[in-house]
Amino acid sequence: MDYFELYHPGLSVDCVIFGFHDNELKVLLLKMKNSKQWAVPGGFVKKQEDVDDAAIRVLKERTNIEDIYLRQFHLFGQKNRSDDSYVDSLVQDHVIREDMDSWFRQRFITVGYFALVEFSKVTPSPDQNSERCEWVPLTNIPDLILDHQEIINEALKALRNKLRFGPVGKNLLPPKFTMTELRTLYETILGEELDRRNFQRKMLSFGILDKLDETRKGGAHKAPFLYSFNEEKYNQKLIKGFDTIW
Amino acid sequence: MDYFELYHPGLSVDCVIFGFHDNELKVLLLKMKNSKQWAVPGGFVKKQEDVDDAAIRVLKERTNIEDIYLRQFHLFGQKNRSDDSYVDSLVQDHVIREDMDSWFRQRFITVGYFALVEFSKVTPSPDQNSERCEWVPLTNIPDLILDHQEIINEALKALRNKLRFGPVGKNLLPPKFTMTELRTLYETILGEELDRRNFQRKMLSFGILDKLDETRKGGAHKAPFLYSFNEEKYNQKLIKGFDTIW
DNA sequence: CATTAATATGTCATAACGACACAATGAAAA
DNA sequence: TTTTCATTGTGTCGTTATGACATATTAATG
Repeated sequence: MDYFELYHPGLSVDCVIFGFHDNELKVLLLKMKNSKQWAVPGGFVKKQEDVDDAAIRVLKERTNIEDIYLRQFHLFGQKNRSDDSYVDSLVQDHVIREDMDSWFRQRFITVGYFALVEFSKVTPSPDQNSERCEWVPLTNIPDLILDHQEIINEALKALRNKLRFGPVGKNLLPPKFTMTELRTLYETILGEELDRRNFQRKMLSFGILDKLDETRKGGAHKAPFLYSFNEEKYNQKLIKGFDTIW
Repeated sequence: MDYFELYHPGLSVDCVIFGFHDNELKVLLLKMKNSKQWAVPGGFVKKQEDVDDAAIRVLKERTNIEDIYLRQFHLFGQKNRSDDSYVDSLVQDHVIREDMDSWFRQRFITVGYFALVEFSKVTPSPDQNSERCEWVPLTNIPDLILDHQEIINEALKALRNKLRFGPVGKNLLPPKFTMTELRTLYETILGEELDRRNFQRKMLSFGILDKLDETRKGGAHKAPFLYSFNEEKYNQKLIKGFDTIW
């Protein structure tokens, strides 16, 4: 396999994959072979492949799911994103073959994507250069390679921005969920508490939720009603967004 | 000059430069040599240059101003953005030298930036491949090369999005301006009319304007007061943004 | 069956919003 | 000089949205 033949030079994609589980926002990370460092799932872009499609491919390979919410959020193009010492260690640790040395020593720019996935649907699988693929809580991110911490930070900013623009949740929650679960998702993404009662009033006013007749039994207390997103109205709000300031 | 030596392969930047004049939103465009088509100002990225710096450089070269508002808004990475027939015509029209043929026939991805500039400060100058550099009203965009129309469309979306997030205007208006001029700027960007009185109330409530003691005389009617942006408070709002929904 | 802890719903004072009325002003016309 | 007129400056008013908080309801527990 000749990287130079196959891939667009000096270009990669990285996918910050968000999931929501145990009331925590998590990202899918790769544990690098023979290293203590972790990485955001990424890959190269084939010469005859849309950049977006490369991101979709990476996502599919790491999670085994398709058709999920995926958006480009930033291009990371600093000249010193990588340096030779990083590639030195990759070669030393036998993470990459020596004949691929010159490919990895290129200057790379990378396109950041963030994905919102339903936690339970994901089957994590590592890639060539990693030994494990795991969900990691955002509150507990380990040491990451290169500028991957910054990539995650920017992805979170983009996600927060998306939250203020339109609805979020259909891609992160199971089909049926309680109002508390939805609110906790928002609280987790925003990093702040929201008033339970006012949240419900406002969320319902958007008209994107269907209140189901079921309740979630089995909890220790009063059984909360279940809700689901109204596909049609949810998608309308996705496009039009919430109240514009102007 | 050897492009392959100098520049990062398969990568360009394009800058959608917005200006506001005669109550119209305009973009700075280049008229291609020996062609009826126009283009958004762009350039390549030097091998040892941040992508952002390449955009700054392009901007400086076309407008002769620096330190202006410039933000990356999207990477255009479709595999068929360009095609051979386009390069054929470039060579035929002697826009590019024949020995540079192979450089231009690469697959290119391009990073879109949008800039907000004060119209009167700009001194437009064409580049190697163009014969003119002019302001063109957004309402009257001519035939553009490649996907440049889409690039402008996306830039406008990004600008509109910026408008709902925080203050806009310091970079597009002269230091002193009337409330009507500011409102017209907003109306032009949004493409809709805004109530004169409610706009003023809301804009003042942000606390980013200083009302000056001067009025703009010389108009045909009552002389309107002049305002300027309060640098400190404007910048605060730029970072924090306006009212969040949540 | 009472207790408990969480859910469901409502209230209330205040702020924000959209629509609109009317007075003030300064250049231009009479 | 006086009147006209378009535009600016400011205010009002009814409605809706918001934040803070009170109270009733309910499923599981002991």
